[in-house]
Amino acid sequence: MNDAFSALSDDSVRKLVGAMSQRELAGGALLFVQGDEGHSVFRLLSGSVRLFRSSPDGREVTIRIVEPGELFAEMVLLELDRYPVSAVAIDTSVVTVIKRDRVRALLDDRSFRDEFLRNVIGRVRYLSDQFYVHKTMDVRKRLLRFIAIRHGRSNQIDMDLSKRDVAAAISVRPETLSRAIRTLTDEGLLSWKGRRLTVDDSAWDQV
Amino acid sequence: MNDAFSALSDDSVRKLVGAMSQRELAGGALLFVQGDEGHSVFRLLSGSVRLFRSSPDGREVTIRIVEPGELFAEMVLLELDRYPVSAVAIDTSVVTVIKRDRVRALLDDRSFRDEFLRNVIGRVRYLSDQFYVHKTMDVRKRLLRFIAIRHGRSNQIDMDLSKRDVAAAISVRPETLSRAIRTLTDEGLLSWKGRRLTVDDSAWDQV
DNA sequence: GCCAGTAATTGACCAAAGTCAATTTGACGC
DNA sequence: GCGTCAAATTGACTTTGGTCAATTACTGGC
Repeated sequence: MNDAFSALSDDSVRKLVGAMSQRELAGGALLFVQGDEGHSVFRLLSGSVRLFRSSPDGREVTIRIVEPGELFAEMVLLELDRYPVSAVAIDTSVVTVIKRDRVRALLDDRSFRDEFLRNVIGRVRYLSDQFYVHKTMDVRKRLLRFIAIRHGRSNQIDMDLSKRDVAAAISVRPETLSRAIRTLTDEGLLSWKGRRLTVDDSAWDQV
Repeated sequence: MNDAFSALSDDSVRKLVGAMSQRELAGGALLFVQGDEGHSVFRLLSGSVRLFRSSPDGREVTIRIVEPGELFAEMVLLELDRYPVSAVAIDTSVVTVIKRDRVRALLDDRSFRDEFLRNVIGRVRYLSDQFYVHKTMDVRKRLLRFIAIRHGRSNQIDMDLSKRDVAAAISVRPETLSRAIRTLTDEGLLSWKGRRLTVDDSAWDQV
């Protein structure tokens, strides 16, 4: 989703062997929910995972879509040992489960630590960015930006997410996404048939 | 502004001696602007600093208000060496300037590193929180929440920020803040005369 | 091919906050 | 105390996206 969320190198990952286990999730399965005791950090191997927070009245705010190779739930390294978000698999997904204490220990290793820190700092950057983008760009732009970041600025894109999930990813209701797509289509910038997306080059100027 | 932004301990700070210099900023002075080459991390000693991003059309989005004791601009530890935000002193402020390389070196020290990491992870948590709050709460609630976090849930508060700055802090236009205050006043929950704020206990239930 | 159930779309309407312009208030220097 | 300039308020209006309800389109199972 973002360069800043770069995968850990194979080298770093290798160091984790022995403290890792693997888990497969069916699409729709919850990995953990907000408030659960958090003893592990995760790395997504395949599939995709959505992190979100639920409000008292049941609305969900998506914080991030995790892409393969990315780390998530690092906030669990703080002594507050509860997950502040929930994690749900969008498709069938495989995650590596890394015990919190093991990560702590590995932090002594300079290269691992640098990478880990880079990862977390990248997250700070991503979230500031997200905030800025949401205060600043309308739904059309956010949609184009999302596509650009996730799939690159190409003309033909194979979208693996449902519209429902894309809507969640850019924090709007499905109805609103529908209308945004309609507008872009009317402007000749976008066509979205099934999972096939066609984007006009000029669309990328907007974002 | 948030517990997660806890100050570095004196102990950790002491380790930095020798790589630190101090700088005083007049109210309104820019410490750095978005795009500047970033060679330092800062710690606010006194006063307050606003971090913001500017959009192409000149609007500013406040990312965070830094409180005394807090660290900021850690994103500069990434190899991308430009500040992604601008920093402006709200009042006369004093900051400690810490050379980036010095921080990198100190990361070998376990307790410093733990603290630093806790700091950065706390920032991730704060920003996710912020995002959630903005998607979820209206201006009235955000205002009350801001006051509660920054000054505690007391009845009598001495507000050191101008309304303009408070508006920026909760990401709304001054006009909108005015109206929110009006509503809360009409409901008998709040009174804001000069820098003196009086809040009714029942107001805190909302947030 | 048919049915059921979910996803997506559309329309009519609403609500929150932004915009712009006009005042009013307040603070500070002299 | 007076004048100036910035801060804050108010009003009228617009815009964006959410809400709710009604269809319509898809998909998977049989």
